[in-house]
Amino acid sequence: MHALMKDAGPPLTRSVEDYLKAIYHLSNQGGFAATSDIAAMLEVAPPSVSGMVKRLSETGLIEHVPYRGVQLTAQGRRAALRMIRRHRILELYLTQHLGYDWGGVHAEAEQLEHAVSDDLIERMASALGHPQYDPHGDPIPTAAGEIEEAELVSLAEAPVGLKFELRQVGTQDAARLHYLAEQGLTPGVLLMVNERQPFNGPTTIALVPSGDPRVVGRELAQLLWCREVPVEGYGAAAR
Amino acid sequence: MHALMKDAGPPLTRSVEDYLKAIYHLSNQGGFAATSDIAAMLEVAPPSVSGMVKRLSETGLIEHVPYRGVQLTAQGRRAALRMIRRHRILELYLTQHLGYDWGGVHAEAEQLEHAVSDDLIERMASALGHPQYDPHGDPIPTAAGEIEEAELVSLAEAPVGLKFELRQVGTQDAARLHYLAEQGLTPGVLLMVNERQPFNGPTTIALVPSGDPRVVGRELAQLLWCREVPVEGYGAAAR
DNA sequence: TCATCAGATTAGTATAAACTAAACATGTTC
DNA sequence: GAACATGTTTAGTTTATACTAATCTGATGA
Repeated sequence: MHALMKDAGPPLTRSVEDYLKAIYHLSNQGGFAATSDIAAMLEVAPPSVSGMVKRLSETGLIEHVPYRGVQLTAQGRRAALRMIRRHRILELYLTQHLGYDWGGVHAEAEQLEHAVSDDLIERMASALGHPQYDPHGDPIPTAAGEIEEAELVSLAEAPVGLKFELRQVGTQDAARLHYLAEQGLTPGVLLMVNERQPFNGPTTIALVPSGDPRVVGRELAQLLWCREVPVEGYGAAAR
Repeated sequence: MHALMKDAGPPLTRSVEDYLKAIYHLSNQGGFAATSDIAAMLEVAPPSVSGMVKRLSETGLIEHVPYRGVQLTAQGRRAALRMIRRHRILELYLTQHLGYDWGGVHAEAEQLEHAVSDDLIERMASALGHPQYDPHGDPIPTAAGEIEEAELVSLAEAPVGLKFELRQVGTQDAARLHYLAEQGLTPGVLLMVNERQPFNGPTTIALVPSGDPRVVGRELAQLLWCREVPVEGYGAAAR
């Protein structure tokens, strides 16, 4: 419950932590994260990113190929996963113990993730029963820095006739999150894919077990990442 | 249940919040806070304080009399009390809901007080049943910025048999201050009043938790301003 | 092949906050 | 009342992080 993550060097600043997290998210499938994408995600100007990238690669947290992009080193990835663990545990704790709703947690966790101690995070994890998934269904990295990489299909491509569990929602946009929550489309929900109209048309699904139908347009369907579950199998919504 | 505290202007930085809190504590009895005391409390060099003082008085948060010290304006006091409310609610929440002990809470709250939203603080206050006192027995300011001013009693009048925290020493005289420090009678210390001899005689006390006895003559006892604390209380932690 | 353009980088500036070294006030001591 | 000690302020520098404006690169299309 402690000391599993070894760091040398000075503690990272708030900005550095944000950059590493952004780079992690942007280079998720092993590729490079582009300067302009980092700038957009952090809402700063591209030259600010160039400057930070220079310092981070001097520190050994990222590798930079000029005009190509950046990648995390092992050390940078470790630091990024630590922040993601903090963020997700905070979101879960605020949701479960302090009555936050789905839309509001993100901003609060975004601030707190830089301020809480490792000790506090582990206390929260304990109070939550050492959870594996956050309220959005995203996996929580372990204190040792491991994360479950799930293979997920977006609802826009999920084959008709199969049963899925909704695992992740690929946006932080409050309006979309609220709408999806209203529709009952929150992580953990089970659904059958009943029909998909051609030419990028909407997907028609039925919630399980209620059978309530929903029609989801392509834009939203692409945000809903699902995992197939065996049809007779009982839906294991670990939470 | 919110929006009771109206602010204009840009949000305060972390440092500014720390300075205001320090000035509040140092000028508690309505006087001035000295540059060097602020520097000592925040562990920065005196010139850093001079620089910050200049900016804060330009912003209207404090008033500065050169070579004398600073005082909070109404606006500065409001901001300081907001931080103190946050700090004390956090300490109480961490203690009651996450198993923190006395030693650990302060540092954690010191970080978090700058990062939590007003919303989160009010949720914690709610979860705690809108408490009036923090784990040290200090009063928690209301969201509207009111605080119960603990009335201090001089040790010369403190009732025998009760427990007190030494809060202020009412002299600048170096010889007296030095003697008191030698005796371990510095602000923050806890003590039991054991006996008082008649005809303006000395007061006999015991330091808590060591139990070391001290006999304090009337002249000095009149300089030692104390606040009563509940007897079952925990150990001492100065703030 | 080369002109063009989007995106990336460099150059130079600003702000918050700290520091050290040096100059300046105030109050105490002889 | 002059000299000194103590504490305060000014001056000048540093670091982190952002910005705008200007320049450079690499890929694309005529």
